[in-house]
Amino acid sequence: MARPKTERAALTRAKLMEAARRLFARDGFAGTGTEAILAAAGVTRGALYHHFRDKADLFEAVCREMHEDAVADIEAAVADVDDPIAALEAGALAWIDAMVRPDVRRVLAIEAPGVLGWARWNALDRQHGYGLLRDGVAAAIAADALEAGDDPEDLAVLLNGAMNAAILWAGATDSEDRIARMKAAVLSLIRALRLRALHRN
Amino acid sequence: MARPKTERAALTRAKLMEAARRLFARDGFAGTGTEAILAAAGVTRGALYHHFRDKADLFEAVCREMHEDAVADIEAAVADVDDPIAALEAGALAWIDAMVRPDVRRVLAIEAPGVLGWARWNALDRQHGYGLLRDGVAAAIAADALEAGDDPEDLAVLLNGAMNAAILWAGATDSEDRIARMKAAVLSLIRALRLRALHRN
DNA sequence: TCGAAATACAAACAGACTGTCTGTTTGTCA
DNA sequence: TGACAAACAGACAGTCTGTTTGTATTTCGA
Repeated sequence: MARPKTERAALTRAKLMEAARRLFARDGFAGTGTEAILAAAGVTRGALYHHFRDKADLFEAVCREMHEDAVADIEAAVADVDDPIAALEAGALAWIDAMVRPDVRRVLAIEAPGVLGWARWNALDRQHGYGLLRDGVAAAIAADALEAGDDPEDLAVLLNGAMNAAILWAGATDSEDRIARMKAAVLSLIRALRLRALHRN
Repeated sequence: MARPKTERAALTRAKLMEAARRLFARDGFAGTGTEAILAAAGVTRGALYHHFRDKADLFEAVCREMHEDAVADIEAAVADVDDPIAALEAGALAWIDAMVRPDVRRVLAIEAPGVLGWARWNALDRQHGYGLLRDGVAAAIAADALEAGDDPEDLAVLLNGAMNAAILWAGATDSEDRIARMKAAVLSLIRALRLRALHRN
């Protein structure tokens, strides 16, 4: 086998990630045995524990991948939007589209906090979706377009939570209508916060 | 032992619940073995599986108990408040106080969705905290004091999510200051929604 | 270029944990 | 008072995770 070692290792790792992503999304963390992942990936236990510290570490890698996918979508959506409020709205809609997908919703929104614990889950979120949201909120506040409390983080936390609930609720049924309604509600929430700032002047 | 049978059974059940509540809150669902619960409760495996279908069923019973405690606190806080907005605000603050407690936060906000699955978790929430919030929002909308979309449920979902994020964030450190700031942020969010409604007239 | 060390896996194994199953005690009620 | 059912006790089996030992391949320094 003249294949470079790193390339083969990367392939094995990718196969494990792909199988894990699919199975965790379908059966959850506790409901997915490592043997099922190994069978789906076509490797053995040795490979799994060579690339990942434990099952939770593999789960975290899947979470990170999902986060990165979502971030890419969101950044694409706000790339050429200048107005900070418009960017916030476009980003929120892109975030909802990315997170409402059944696999992402299940893994990131439902399972991840319990599996990783809040601290690890939050650290991951801050590096991805929440980080974008907080920056977007801070930019809007800096442009005097959004109501500011003592700290933009306080508002970002609330908006993040509201959107998280929105995708959980919207994704409970596969009704496109409910997704649209929750998107409208989120936009309405952002606009309410914006009007407050305008009102103050 | 001349004790009535039902009384003894209720005592056994209560001991299991108390032990489970404490251990689940400290070590999480996966981190708590049934043997640890049995040892702490001073009963054996037979008792556990007589009163509960499985470990998750015991966990759900603990969740229900915590929910009921929170509902009692919230109802006490809004009992003699007439104005719907004031009731919403008082209820929100009481909800935060009840949920930010480390054990409740860990079990209900972090672990429960993953352990019970979203459907069971949501069904439980609807019978307790979320149900109160939705009714409060509906009352405020009916009194023309709050911005209404198509359905009060849409707004209630977002507020519920925002408050959930607030207690997760506020409870991450045991800083009283951060709790106070998140309470203020939640009140500010409610007021923003109220102002929007006033503005419309 | 050759051997040694490291990488990347394979496969067996041990410990832990959950749920079941059988057996026993103890009230209850006809 | 004796049958019956509830309320447990304790052993047991199956499953699952992580470790450990072993092996092939590759890379790299001498």
